[in-house]
Amino acid sequence: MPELPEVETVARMLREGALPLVGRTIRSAEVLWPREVASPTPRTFARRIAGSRVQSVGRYGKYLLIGLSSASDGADGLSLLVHLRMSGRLEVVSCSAAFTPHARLVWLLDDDLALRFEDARKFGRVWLVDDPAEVIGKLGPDALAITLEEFVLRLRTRRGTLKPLLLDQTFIAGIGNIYADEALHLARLHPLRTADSLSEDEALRLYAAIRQVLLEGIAANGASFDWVYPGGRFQENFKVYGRTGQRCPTCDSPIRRITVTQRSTHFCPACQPLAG
DNA sequence: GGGCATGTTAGCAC
DNA sequence: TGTGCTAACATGCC
Repeated sequence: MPELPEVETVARMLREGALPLVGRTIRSAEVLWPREVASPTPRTFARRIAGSRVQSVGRYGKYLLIGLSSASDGADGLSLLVHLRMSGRLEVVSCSAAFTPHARLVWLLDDDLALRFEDARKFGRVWLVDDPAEVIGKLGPDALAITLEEFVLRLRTRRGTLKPLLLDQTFIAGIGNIYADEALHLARLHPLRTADSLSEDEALRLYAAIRQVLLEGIAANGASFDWVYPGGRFQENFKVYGRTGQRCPTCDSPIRRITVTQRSTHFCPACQPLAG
């Protein structure tokens, strides 16, 4: 579940779902598709994680952060990071649950449970590190943690086009193609506007719109609209994303689709004028 | 079969 | 340095 609200939904499931991960002991790990283990080597990955206990499940941007402690000496510090990329799924299941064709990593837990990472497109990545900063250290502030003041300050250091800027995880972490389009529509800003062209009011609108669409996404358990994910309902609230040619809910104009830095981009030409 | 897909990165040019 | 373009990664759906 690729963007911030979908990743947050996974984190909550792993913390508070029917089969919580927190508190479980990881007995062993099996790597079925080695390329998805970014570091260390798959063999070292499996050896180091065996016997550890899950202390916490968190999220930063689109990354899941799973805090571990060593079962033998109680030492904290090891972190398992997971990025779902385009099609990754992470869930705790009974060991007897049938495997899907896309299982890439399996962690055997206590009580005959297993944590499974499934990923049709094989873009997902996992890391086992002493310090999460090794992986997420270059990211910008989390899109839901950043303050208005910080957002405006960062915006003032940039000149580029809004759409790719929102997708730049080193600028702000967590926004993807869907929520970028939805936030720009809510803020009434054309995706090709540039950061240095925004008035104070427009910057404030953008900040508020980002928060609103992300929080609404989380409240709906994220979005799910192709064969990959079940569960979320936010796709029912899309105003522009994937609605090319359909009516803008605000003004009834037809939604347009353009391509911006290789990503499909949806907007309402009436609500989001480029000039004026 | 071509086009498309919720993401990221490397290499390159200006 | 910032910005942006292209290709690549791998698979599946329509």
